Amino acid sequence: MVTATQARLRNPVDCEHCRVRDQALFCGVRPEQLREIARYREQQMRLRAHRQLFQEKSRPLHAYTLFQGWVALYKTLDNGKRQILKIALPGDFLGFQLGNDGLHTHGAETLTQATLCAFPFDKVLEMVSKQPAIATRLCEMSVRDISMCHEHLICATKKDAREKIAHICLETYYRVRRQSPEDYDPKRNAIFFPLTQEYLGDMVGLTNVHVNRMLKKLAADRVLTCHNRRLTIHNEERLIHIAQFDFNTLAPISPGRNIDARF
Amino acid sequence: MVTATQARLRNPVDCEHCRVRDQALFCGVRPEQLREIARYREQQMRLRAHRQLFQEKSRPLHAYTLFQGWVALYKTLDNGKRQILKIALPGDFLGFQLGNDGLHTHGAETLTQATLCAFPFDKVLEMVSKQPAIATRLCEMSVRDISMCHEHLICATKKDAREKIAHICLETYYRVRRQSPEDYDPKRNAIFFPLTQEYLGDMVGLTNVHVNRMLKKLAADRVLTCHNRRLTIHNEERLIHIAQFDFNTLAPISPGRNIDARF
DNA sequence: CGACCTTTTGATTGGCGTCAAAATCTGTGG
DNA sequence: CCACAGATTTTGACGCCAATCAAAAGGTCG
Repeated sequence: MVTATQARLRNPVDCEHCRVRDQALFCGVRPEQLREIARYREQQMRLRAHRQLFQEKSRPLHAYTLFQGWVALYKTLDNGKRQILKIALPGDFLGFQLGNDGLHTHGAETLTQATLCAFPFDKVLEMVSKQPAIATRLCEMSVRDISMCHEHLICATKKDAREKIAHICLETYYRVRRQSPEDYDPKRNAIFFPLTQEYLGDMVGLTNVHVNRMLKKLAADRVLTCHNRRLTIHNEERLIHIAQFDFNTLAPISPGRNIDARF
Repeated sequence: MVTATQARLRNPVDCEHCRVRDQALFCGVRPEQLREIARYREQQMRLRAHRQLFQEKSRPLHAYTLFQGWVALYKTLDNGKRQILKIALPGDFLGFQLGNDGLHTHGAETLTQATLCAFPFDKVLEMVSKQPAIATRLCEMSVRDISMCHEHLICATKKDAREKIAHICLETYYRVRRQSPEDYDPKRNAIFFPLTQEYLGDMVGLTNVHVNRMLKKLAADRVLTCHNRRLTIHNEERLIHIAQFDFNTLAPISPGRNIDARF
């Protein structure tokens, strides 16, 4: 179990040069403010796959901007079942959400090797209260998270197994295209996809067994295939239809840029 | 169908005298700023029960602070099914969440008579960008909403029907105690409860028929009764256990006040 | 190569949805 | 105050989707 503080330190890099800044917390912040933010930043860190970034109910030492890699946010129940709350991709801001006890409401584990920028928690609060642009941006990102969570709630309660699988595959596909271009292969309509069937099940409330059956069915129908940590979309229109996908509530969009709502 | 603009106007009241300010957007904002906020406020309005405050996919003219009454936020699917995203109670801020198309992602309808304060949407944006305290507060409220939504997601996917009903009844009970004291009867451990079994089903993904069966079972077990727009908790400890309730992710807490996490 | 994780397939079970109908509650107007 | 329509609650019978249990096959990594 490797925690944030045990992760090896790296040379800090300027946030303004971060390639994910368009979707990140500090996008839209002016250069002179960025310099000030840089002073808040403590360290850039790198974690291997399948490590804990922070534990459920642990005291929040840092909040993080994810630069590269996949991170799963999850919560475990008393009965041992686990719910994936969000798959964090490059540009996402992690660990800011606390419960009434001041501890993390959920845990975070890396699904791949990941690079993050850590901010001491109290400095994040300071940053937010002193820099309106950051508060506004964080607000925007939170509102987007709510939309995505609402969509997951609908997915979980109002759709059958096949539609659920279709939905999360398609959503993840679009999010990766926007937030992690290096994981996207435009020629094949494919993305790198490190989620096991067990994880997929924990995202939408199905057993790994039933996830497998649905993936088989979608493959048999020539809609998508999911093999070897690779998700390939064969019939996007059909998939959109099956998933009843709503493009208006997709992942965060960088403000000021007018982007096709689908990407 | 009565919309915001058709609602009859009332004499504005000062937000700083609003009795729900402890949980509301403007709590923690200093008096001189409140005066400025008051200038942004357009109107106080009152709606009867079962009216649309705003429609799904409509253009957002206002955002609202709910002063009094219950409002359901919902989203309808292509197949006609409906998901309740949140039951808004006094102090909640509504209508701020937009999709990529700039339109409301969900609809809002009153469950009871309701009193609201309407802010022109563009002025809300102005307010947020100019007043760091408000941006921070909105951020805080959004993060709380995410927590609650996460909890609903867990409830929907990882709990059986009885646990689901137990969960939403208990959560609503606590939220009403904090946000709408006049709907709370401490002597009987009871609250005013305008939700029909159909609404309960739409909140957690059950049919009204099955909701009814579970309510019957919980009543037979002497845990709670739900009759005549009144929810009574008979065995709180047992209910907490059944629902596997997590007090850390409960409704917004007013900052600066140190409150028992349970209320 | 061997241990472990992940995927795959089949048989069986059960919880919740669906359909239907009766009972009860609520509000409205005569 | 009563009559009536519509909404909501209640109960029963039946069917199906997904969970559960079990086991084999394939992949991955030390």
